[in-house]
Amino acid sequence: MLTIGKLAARAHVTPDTLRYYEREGLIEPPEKSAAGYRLYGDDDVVRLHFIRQAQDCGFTLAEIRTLLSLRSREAACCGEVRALAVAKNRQLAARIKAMRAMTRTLDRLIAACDDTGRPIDRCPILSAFNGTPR
Amino acid sequence: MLTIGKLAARAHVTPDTLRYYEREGLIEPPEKSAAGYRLYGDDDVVRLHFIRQAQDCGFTLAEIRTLLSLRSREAACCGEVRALAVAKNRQLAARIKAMRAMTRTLDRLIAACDDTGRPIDRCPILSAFNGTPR
DNA sequence: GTGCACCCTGGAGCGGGCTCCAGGGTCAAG
DNA sequence: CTTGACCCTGGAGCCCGCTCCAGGGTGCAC
Repeated sequence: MLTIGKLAARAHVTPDTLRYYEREGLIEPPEKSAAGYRLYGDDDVVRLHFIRQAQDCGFTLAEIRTLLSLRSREAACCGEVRALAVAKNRQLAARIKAMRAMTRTLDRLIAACDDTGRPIDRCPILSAFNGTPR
Repeated sequence: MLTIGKLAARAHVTPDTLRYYEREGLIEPPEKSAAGYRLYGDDDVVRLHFIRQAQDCGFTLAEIRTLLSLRSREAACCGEVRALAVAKNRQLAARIKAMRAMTRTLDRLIAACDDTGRPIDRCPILSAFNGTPR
């Protein structure tokens, strides 16, 4: 049996985060001691690890809640999980694409602005930002 | 002279956004009519275009405020702007790298989970999320 | 028996970029 | 002269994932 601080240390999060996850329905309210202390078991360590891994794949806490509910629903099938993963991957791809467009623009501007001593009113970067509205 | 609604339409934003920008110091409080209506000039259209372009390069409004202040400071030199662009580019690169790691992981999991009819307790994706804590 | 680290609850705050609301005033067309 | 579209201010709310706080109780070592 782990108190919240011990579990938090094991999961590399803070007790505040665990109480937050509980409020958000990501972890079950655990058994409590006579004094009202939360007492966790080893399966909670696993569950927190699951949450972390899913976060590392870009899932939001709301999405992770869905994944967790699928996991504990007998009738669920693997395809539902897969579909969520595919959707997330598409979302990530779109965001990466947008960010790559930004870096390409910046690369171009930085290259144009090689002479660092130029006065500000002739800075190619600032002129580009002012440039003609589409 | 443009009222806030006209300027907003021209800049493809809402009046609320313009008032927000004013509060945040991104645009100057404009001249006001007798009735207290904001009256903008053409330079405000340019300034808003600048803000939009900078946003499209990934700069936050706070950073854009800095860019704008550099732009209107005589003593500023082009190198300061360039440094901000380089820093932003590095930040973007780091974020892209993190997101690419996510998509690679998801690609792997999705590939492992080809049989969509599998019962949930043998889903390779969920097992991976449960998998051994590092 | 006292000090200190831990635990509890409830609620607020943050960053970022808006968005929306109430409760008013103003302007122009018909 | 009325209607409807616009404008004003101030402040609250939203999403997301925490983080921190006040004001209390508990557990254990010295």
